[in-house]
Amino acid sequence: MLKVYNTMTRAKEEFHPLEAGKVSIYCCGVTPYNHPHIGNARPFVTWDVIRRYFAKRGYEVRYIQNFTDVDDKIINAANAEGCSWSDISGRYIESYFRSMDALNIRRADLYPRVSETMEDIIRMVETLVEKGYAYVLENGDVFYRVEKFEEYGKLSGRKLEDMQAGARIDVDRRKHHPMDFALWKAAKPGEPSWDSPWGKGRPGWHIECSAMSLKYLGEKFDFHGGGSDLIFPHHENEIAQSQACIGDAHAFARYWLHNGFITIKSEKMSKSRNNFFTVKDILQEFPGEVIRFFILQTHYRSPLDFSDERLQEAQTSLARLQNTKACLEELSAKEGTAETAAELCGKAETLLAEFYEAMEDDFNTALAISQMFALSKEINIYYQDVVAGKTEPDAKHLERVKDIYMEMAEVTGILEAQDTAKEDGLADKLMDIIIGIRQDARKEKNWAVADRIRDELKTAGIMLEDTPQGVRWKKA
RNA sequence: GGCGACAUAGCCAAGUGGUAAGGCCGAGGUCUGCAAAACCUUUAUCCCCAGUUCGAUUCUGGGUGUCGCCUCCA
Repeated sequence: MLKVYNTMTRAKEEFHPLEAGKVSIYCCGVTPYNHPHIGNARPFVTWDVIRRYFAKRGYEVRYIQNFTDVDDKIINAANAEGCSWSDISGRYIESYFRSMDALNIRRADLYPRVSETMEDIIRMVETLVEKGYAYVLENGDVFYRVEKFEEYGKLSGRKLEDMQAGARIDVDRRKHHPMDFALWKAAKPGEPSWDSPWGKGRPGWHIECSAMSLKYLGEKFDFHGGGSDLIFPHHENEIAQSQACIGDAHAFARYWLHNGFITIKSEKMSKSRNNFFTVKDILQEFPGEVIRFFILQTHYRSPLDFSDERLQEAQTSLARLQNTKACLEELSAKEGTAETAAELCGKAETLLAEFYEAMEDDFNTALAISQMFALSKEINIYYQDVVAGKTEPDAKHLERVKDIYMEMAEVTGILEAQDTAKEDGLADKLMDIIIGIRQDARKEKNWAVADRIRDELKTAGIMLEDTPQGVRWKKA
């Protein structure tokens, strides 16, 4: 029985899907105004494993993740560069996908964008105004009236009175309550805007996620997730908006899961603190798989301190699991009908059960991975015996052992990229050598050699191009 | 100020009311032409104090420390 820690109740709860055999997930995505840093990546790695777990357990998974592509920071970046907001969001959405692909994160079923959900957002704001949960100011700003929503604060566990006491001094005087928040912002000069019943403007931050999750997952769905910095105000406000709009205090997400932060020297990594490392940059030094493994070695709710040493360590650890995978592949090539691996197979079955037990305890990937190490050791021992000729191979049982090991790898997503990464890494190195030799030849105007290298690579299926930026190559 | 989380070996990190998984590093060993990998052996009384209990690292209270949210933030 799967148990998950629900931020709403502050307790581990048994998970019962809304609809048998199906699970629906909404995970807050990014605001694409910069390359994603590793802290941004944590929730996506976490949810990727969660959905892999559900898929492996036979659930039909629907996973939605948004892009907040209309936002102050994007507009500022566009103004600074003298381009349009969509140039900025387009560029960083592409960068986002490149980074996430490198981390072996499966694509969501849908990536709705604010700019493409405008009608639904406006309709939702209208409903909130009609129901008295929002008020319109003269200039066309629309605010949510937090006092009207009695349960405001139920997710983050704070009272409106406490928040009022702690509110900052420079509160917008036009608001009825300091905690009232913008649903719609009237257009300012030089900003992108959309037509609405309140004039030209754009949505506030929180309303988009309410509109998109309701549009694509319905009035009730299973999971809503994101970093724990989203609990307040973002998710609190989403609840206020959605439940008020639907008119049902039990509508919207049923389980709220929040991941801990990635820290640098124990302090939260964030763009505003300027202490972040982008996935893109880390990939220069470490394969995506190592980054992924590094993240999954710690339970998703715990803080996770980032450093080069930690990553180095993760790489060494992961190499152990990779080595076992290679051993399994070598063993697979051997034929044999002796029943020598029956015991190993039995252990593997037990470890697989324990692996899932760990996953079912609020997705304890740290513990689940330790079962992989346990299995890895058993396999290594058997492998040595076979290689040393002490044991006859046992193809039948080994097939099952390999399946079990790779099933664990599939759920955690950590050994899947190995082959291509290894090949590409080797190819990269070889190509660097070959290109280096060819460049030397070109310097000496030894065109015969240079052309021969290019032609023979072409025959081998590799296209080589000389560009002003340097030499480029790709597989044909 | 309000609310909350965490504190386990040299480092990282699971976990349980009945004396602590796993990984990295270190030491010794097996194997090996060398090296690497792998395997074996070895490394902790769980921040402090008080309480509950036959028994607490695990529960309760207090303290100390670190961090987070309350403003954009994964």
